Amino acid sequence: MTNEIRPTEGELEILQIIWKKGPSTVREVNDLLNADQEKSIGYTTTLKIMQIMFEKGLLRRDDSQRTHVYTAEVREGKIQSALLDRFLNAAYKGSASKLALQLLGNHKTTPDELAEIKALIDQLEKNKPS
Amino acid sequence: MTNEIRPTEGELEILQIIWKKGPSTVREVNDLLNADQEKSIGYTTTLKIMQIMFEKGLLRRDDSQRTHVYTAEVREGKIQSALLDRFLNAAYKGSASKLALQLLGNHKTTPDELAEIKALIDQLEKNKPS
DNA sequence: TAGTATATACGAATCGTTTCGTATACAATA
DNA sequence: TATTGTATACGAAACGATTCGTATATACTA
Repeated sequence: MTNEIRPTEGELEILQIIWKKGPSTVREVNDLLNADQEKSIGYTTTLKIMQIMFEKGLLRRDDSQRTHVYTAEVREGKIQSALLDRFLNAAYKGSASKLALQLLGNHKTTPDELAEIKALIDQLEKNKPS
Repeated sequence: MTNEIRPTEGELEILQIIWKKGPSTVREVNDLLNADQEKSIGYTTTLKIMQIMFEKGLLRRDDSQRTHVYTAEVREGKIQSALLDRFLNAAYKGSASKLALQLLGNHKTTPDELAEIKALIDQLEKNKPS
């Protein structure tokens, strides 16, 4: 039925760019990939991966012009949710609280973020009284 | 210097078993892998992976007996922390709070767990006043 | 002791991802 | 028009993870 959505790390980097930037050409994506850090990825490499992503249904493609334009076919939240699920099971055997504790403990979180999370917890507690 | 610790999903499954069970033989690990779910993994497959994990330094091996006994060479929390870091960057571009919100929102968390997390947040807020 | 069961070692096939070289098409321009 | 630059398409190499067949060593047992 519904196939597993499982972007690789490389695909995810590309998705991040397109999610943020909107419809993009291969050149734009490739430039951003290379601008980002010190690493260098060839143009045809990016092209190939994006073509594969298109075949997998991760990207939509407008090829009416010579320069194709790619759009994300999957929603960011949906992918994140699926990946989080996998990760939670693989690394924490499904214990969300263990993950949360480690997350908040090890990483710098701003006071605002902490407050936001606490608000969510309060709300969750309200919705599940007694 | 210190190499990246990067167990694959298959390796992680094996680590989970050894972390929980303590020192184990290939047969024990393989039985648990197969008992767990409906999937079936050949004995030599598990053996091979554990040998590779040994070479990578993920497992220690006592081969003084005919049946070798493997122990985890890496701590669970340390691996989880490293994986979490990667995952956070790959899927959430480093926004811990976004991850936390999705985690608490999408997954069933018991009241006890919520309380535990809230306590941690309170403590974090105390330690970082104004 | 002969035969069977079970262990590790080794090597190779398979599969997916990443990488890129090269071919080809097309557009712009000198 | 010839040259140059920039697209996409195609195919294959390289790499790592996974899988397992087979060889060999060792223990057990009838």
